[in-house]
Amino acid sequence: MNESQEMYLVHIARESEISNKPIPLRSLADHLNILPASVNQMIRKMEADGNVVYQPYKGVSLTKEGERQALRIIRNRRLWEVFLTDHLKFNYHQANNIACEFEHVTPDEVTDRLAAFLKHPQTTAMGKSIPGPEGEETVNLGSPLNLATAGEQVQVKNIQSAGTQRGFLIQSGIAPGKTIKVLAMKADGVCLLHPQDAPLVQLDSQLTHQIRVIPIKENEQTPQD
Amino acid sequence: MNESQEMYLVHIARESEISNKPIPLRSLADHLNILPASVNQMIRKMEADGNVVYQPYKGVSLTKEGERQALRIIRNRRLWEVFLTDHLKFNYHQANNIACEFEHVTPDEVTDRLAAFLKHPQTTAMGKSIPGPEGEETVNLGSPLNLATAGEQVQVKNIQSAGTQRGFLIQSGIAPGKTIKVLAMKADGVCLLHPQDAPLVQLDSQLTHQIRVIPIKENEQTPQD
DNA sequence: GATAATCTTTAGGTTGACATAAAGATATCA
DNA sequence: TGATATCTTTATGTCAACCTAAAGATTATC
Repeated sequence: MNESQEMYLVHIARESEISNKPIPLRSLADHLNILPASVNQMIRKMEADGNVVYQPYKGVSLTKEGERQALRIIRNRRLWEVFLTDHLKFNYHQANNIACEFEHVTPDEVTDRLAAFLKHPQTTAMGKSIPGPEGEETVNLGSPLNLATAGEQVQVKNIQSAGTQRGFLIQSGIAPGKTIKVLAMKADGVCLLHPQDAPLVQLDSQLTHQIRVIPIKENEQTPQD
Repeated sequence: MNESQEMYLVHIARESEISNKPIPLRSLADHLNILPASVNQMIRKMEADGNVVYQPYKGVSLTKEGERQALRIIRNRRLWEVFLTDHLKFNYHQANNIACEFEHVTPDEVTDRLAAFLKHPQTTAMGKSIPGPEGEETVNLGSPLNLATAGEQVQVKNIQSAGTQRGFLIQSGIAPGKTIKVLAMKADGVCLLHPQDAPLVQLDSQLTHQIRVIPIKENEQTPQD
């Protein structure tokens, strides 16, 4: 496995975190700044290696082994992000870019010791989950808010934005732990929300996608912790 | 500049630290596990880029610019070595191997912040000098013991070996700060020494090359610090 | 100072990741 | 359903770093 293929794997894994459907090659091409024709070739190789399955004209998804590999790399990337933000004082965006490079040259042994040095964090500064050494999810991050349906009540688990966006959301009563009622949800993700202790708010789909929630039952009380 | 060329530069710089003469292409080929024919090609490119000068059949040396680049990379490598040994508890040899990979993907900004995080160390665990941000030497490491002449008295500045070798030398009275009289020195580096407070000792050239010393005047007292 | 042994260079070949352009498949919409 | 727009694939080309093999220099030895 080489650096290129690792980037393909990670992108597929990250997209799969959200959509759960096969990822179209176009998505890979756009993200990696490569032409679809080149992606096609590479995907054939990766399929031959047993890391992905490809349904022509549909998209790619990870095999068990491919997912294992991807989680290993994502774990490494996110641990570096924690180091870079917490100890070297980079902002989240910079940390992410730098970690993208490191992940391809970091042996597993370094990843594990880095995890220990960082006291085994479970999420990055942006609230992204850090898988364990065997790829297991260590926290339940919930699902993107855009998948919720009108009438549903949800609890915010994570806000995967930084800076101004994050600040705005938290001021608007959309913060980790808070309960929100979904009043309306359009198919594209634009929605109308009623936060627990704050006025109604409309969100664009861009924001909606970055909020992770778990559904709660209507008659359940919000835990006071 | 890419990863390959960086490896070439670093090797030339490290060899130049010792010999000061143009480095034969064979030395690069051996060290990088590449055939001389390939090294030749690459050196032509690097010469075109202005990083080295090559005298055919003689060897390569660094230009001012090439040296600046090389020191930048070496600084980065050695800072990572410090992080890996001091914080992630790798031994020196492992740290060196890992740092070799990191050095090619670390932006200068990361290097500088890493230096700050590590409290601006001046040498690695093996006593190798860490250049400053502009490539300047921050400590006087002295010169290899094999360059000393019989009759000379020298002070040990650094021992660039690890583990058993280092332990043996220190037990034998050859430790940083100690004064040693050079009783005999063969052209190949094999020598006979009289450490300050210990019995005579013979050293093979391999060891002699890894001991860095500065000459002291006969009538000067060893400083007591 | 000639000849052998060794090192260096040149010329052409391989591989991996990408690009371009044209051919093939699918989706959209009247 | 048919025409068109869009996406996907195939075939071929480029580039960088390396290799192999053979030709060309240099150094060592007698």
